[in-house]
Amino acid sequence: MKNNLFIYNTLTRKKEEFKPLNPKHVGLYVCGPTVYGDPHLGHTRPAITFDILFRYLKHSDYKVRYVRNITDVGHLESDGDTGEDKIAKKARLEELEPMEVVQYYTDRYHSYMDQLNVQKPSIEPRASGHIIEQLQIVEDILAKGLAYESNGSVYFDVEAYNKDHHYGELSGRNIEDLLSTTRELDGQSEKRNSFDFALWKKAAPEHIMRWPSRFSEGFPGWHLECSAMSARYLGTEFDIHGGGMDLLFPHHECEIAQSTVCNGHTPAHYWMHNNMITIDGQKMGKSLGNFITLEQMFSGEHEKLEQAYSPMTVRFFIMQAHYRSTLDFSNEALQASQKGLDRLLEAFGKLDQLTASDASTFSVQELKDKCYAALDDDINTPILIAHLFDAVKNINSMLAEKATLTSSDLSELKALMQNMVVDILGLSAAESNSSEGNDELLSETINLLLNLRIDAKANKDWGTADKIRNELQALGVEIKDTKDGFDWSIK
RNA sequence: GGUUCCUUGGCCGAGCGGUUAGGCACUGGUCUGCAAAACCAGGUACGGCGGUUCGAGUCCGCCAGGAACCUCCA
Repeated sequence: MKNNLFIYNTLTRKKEEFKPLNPKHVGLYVCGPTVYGDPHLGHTRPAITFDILFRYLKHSDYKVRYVRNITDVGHLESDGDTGEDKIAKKARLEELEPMEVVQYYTDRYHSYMDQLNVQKPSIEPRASGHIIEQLQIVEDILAKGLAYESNGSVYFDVEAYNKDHHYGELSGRNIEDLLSTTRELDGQSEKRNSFDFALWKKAAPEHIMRWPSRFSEGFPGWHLECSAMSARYLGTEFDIHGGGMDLLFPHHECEIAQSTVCNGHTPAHYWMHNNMITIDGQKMGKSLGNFITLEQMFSGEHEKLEQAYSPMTVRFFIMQAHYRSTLDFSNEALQASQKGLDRLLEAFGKLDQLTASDASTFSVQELKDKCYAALDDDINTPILIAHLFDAVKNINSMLAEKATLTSSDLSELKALMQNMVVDILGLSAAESNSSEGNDELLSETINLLLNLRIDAKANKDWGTADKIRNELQALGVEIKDTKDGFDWSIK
């Protein structure tokens, strides 16, 4: 299947037609989490955004290699490059081996991603497993004269790089701005310029995570891992690089500078950045401490949460906004998403009950074209969802015998809904309503009661009929009367 | 301070110069024993002030308010 995908490229600030380097293959690299804390709502944004891209590319018959890293080394605590490694700090506090912390939070991250129905990337490399590759890049940049050694650490020489290249091309900055706006921080005496960034850092005595190198016992600079791992698994030139907008500068800018020195060109053709999730109008983030973890979202145990929200509700909530817009958290918005999702999945589940007619009263082809057009337009999931609600309306109209489809149109509709709802958006009915665990006995019991209610209704015994309905509802069984009987589900 | 971006109906959220976005909530109707669900119908929004244009949430300028990045952050 051919698509006509356009994606917004941060590099050019325009929507561009997506043309992969190799006609049938796509290389996709996305910055993954730093595993020193529990995943929160903010982490779902890139995970879900690029999950949909991944799914859509595969749906379009590309062979996709999706690489999403785990950062388990090298992130420094505040105060520029003088702080201590985040993971090492956490480890000391909890008296754990650093890798124990990494393992724990990596497992947690995976578990929550599974619940959100985020597909696993093709490769999930760890920074700590690629120290050699990172050191090779350090050597390469040093050899090309664009880095310097200082007191056992190695720094990238931004000023020298900027003579032949534009440091800031991705984030729209220039070196003069950076000079005038960078603050004076302590411990920067090792650097020639405040905007230089570390390629290798000598480890302080208390620093636990360290590796030997010819410069010092130390650890790689943060920006290096993505350059090293993307090159290793996708090549020095690949299609798409994604991540959160907050990584645009300096992280991705530095990545570009490093890779450009080593390979002579930018690593990725398309740079995609998802926007932030906000809470009370402010970015939800670790440093601000205003985040809600996924554990809290799913359990409802947080002061800002009026109730628990299922993973599918969270997923749907994320998709109802375009990935490049901020999305504000609120209970009202989540509750609206939950209801909308229920309605969508309810209709989806009823597709099998539809029967064909001689004629079609609405155009499935048109619906299909609109759905693909929405996806092709920079993965516009809110528009896609709007079209899916048109489908919901049509499905319900058919159930009410107010609309019809020919048998070929009907199978088209079923295929389309399967493709869009399940394959691409990754929504699953099983996750949404907890109808699991309603075993045979329970089902038969409820059926028995509802059949008794039918009898009561036939006898115009409204008291008994309403009692059965109300008490079942109080127990969480949702009852819908239909033309030829009843329909129920467990809430 | 520098750079970039945002401000849409009760709420959330699309929109990229000219036709109803959509969801949730609300109101009326149909259906129902009554409900629920579903269907039909309804409200006509675009921060303020100018400008460009036959025509502007949509382009330009100014003003007001808010945010992100400039330090780790998805």
